Amino acid sequence: MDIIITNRSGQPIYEQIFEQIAAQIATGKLPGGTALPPIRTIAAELEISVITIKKAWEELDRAGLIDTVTGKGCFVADINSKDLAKIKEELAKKKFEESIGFFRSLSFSAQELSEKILEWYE
Amino acid sequence: MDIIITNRSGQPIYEQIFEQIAAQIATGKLPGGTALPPIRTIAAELEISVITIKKAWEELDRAGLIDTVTGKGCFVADINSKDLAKIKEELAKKKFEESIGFFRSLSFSAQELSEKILEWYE
Amino acid sequence: MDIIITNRSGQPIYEQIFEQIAAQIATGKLPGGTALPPIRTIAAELEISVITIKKAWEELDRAGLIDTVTGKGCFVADINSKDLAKIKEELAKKKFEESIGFFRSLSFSAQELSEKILEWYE
Amino acid sequence: MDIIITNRSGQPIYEQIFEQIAAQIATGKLPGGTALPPIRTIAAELEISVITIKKAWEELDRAGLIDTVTGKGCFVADINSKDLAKIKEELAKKKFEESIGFFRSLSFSAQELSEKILEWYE
DNA sequence: GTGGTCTAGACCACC
DNA sequence: GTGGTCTAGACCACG
Repeated sequence: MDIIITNRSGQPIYEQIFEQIAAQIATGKLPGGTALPPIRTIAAELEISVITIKKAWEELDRAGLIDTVTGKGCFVADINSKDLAKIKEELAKKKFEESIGFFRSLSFSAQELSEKILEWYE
Repeated sequence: MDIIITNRSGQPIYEQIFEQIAAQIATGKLPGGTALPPIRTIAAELEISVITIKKAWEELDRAGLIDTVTGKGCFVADINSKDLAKIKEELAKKKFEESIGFFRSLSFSAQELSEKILEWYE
Repeated sequence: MDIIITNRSGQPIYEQIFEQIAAQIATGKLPGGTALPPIRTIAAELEISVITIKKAWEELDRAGLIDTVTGKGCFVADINSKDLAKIKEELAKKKFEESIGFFRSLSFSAQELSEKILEWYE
Repeated sequence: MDIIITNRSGQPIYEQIFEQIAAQIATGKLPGGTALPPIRTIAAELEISVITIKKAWEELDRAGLIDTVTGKGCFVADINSKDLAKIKEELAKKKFEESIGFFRSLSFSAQELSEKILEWYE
């Protein structure tokens, strides 16, 4: 399942899981239709509570990235590659918007910020 | 004092205050030496707890942006304009790094991300 | 058999099947006496568990819409067209009553709700 | 707080709570800015788990009906009366759409359904 | 076997 | 004091 949890970041565990699975789906690493392991299995593997996984799964479901079927399990949603690209962009945009206000109040121009990020990201 | 607090974002109030004051100092809007109003005054104006302001002030102090003089109040630190530019960049970089992991896991290239941000920021 | 199952709705599979077959009977699409295919056949076609079909069949039986003949299979009940109309109405009414409490607590008047539904349904 | 919980309906408790509070906000019974009692207090009063209330509150927050401020409490969102009417309609529409598929498969015409509902609702 | 809901109780960050 | 997160464990409905 390729999930790595860190306790240092201060970021809630369920959010870390959401982001990692969302990224794997959005980049096509987890193709549509894939059955995810039972939440209890994952919880045991990661040594965390079932509820924490569940919360992450709920967000994935709400985002339309997985389908939850009671009694059967959870499956990666079938999304065509065009929509997948859109979702990837949406996820990134949403994340970026968490910081956008601060950048604006620091009076960054779009050009300036874009260049700085090119530099920082590498 | 030009501080706007919102309850919608989920961001802690002290952090909202920190970011706004930090930005005003980093962009030169609040020049070095400026005396900040007493925390009680601000607390009353914004209708929030004194503790909250204090926490924001502590962070500003720790970041070297203000100097706290016991018994006299708090003053914007004297920083030459070159260092000010550096501080502005540091603040932005630190903020950006909160999201960097997610962008990487979404497999954005530096170029791609930079372009998208140019678009989103406008 | 004209059954379409979706994993998106969150509605139990057996309920989806019940509603679709019930509707086909109530509207006359499946006339009285029609033999329903063996549950194993349907289960295979829809790629779901036999138990699930069985549960749907039980509910149809309980609603008086089909007759189960041990060893022979299941048959659409013989209902005259007047009773059929009544059943159709009963099914709809029962479904509507699941939401009625919420509409009332939202203070909808009968007239208002009726008009809105005319609009939403189209 | 005017919340009534029933264990008969099969509807999850958190959903019952959500609908009741949402209705009170949408109809103006709980005006914007109202501070809701602490979730632990409500939980104690209703003799249910804090988490159950929390889940309801999360949905209210997501629906934009309340603002949650960590450390301060939860407040009814400030919504002008025009938007309030829109929200009321949206909530009802969403609820109605849970049944719409079944009505369609029963071949109800819009006119017919609308009339029946007028009758059933009274 | 699966997920869905609920409980009781803990610890933390924020105000 | 508030809400936010997480735990461990129970019971139920669905397949």
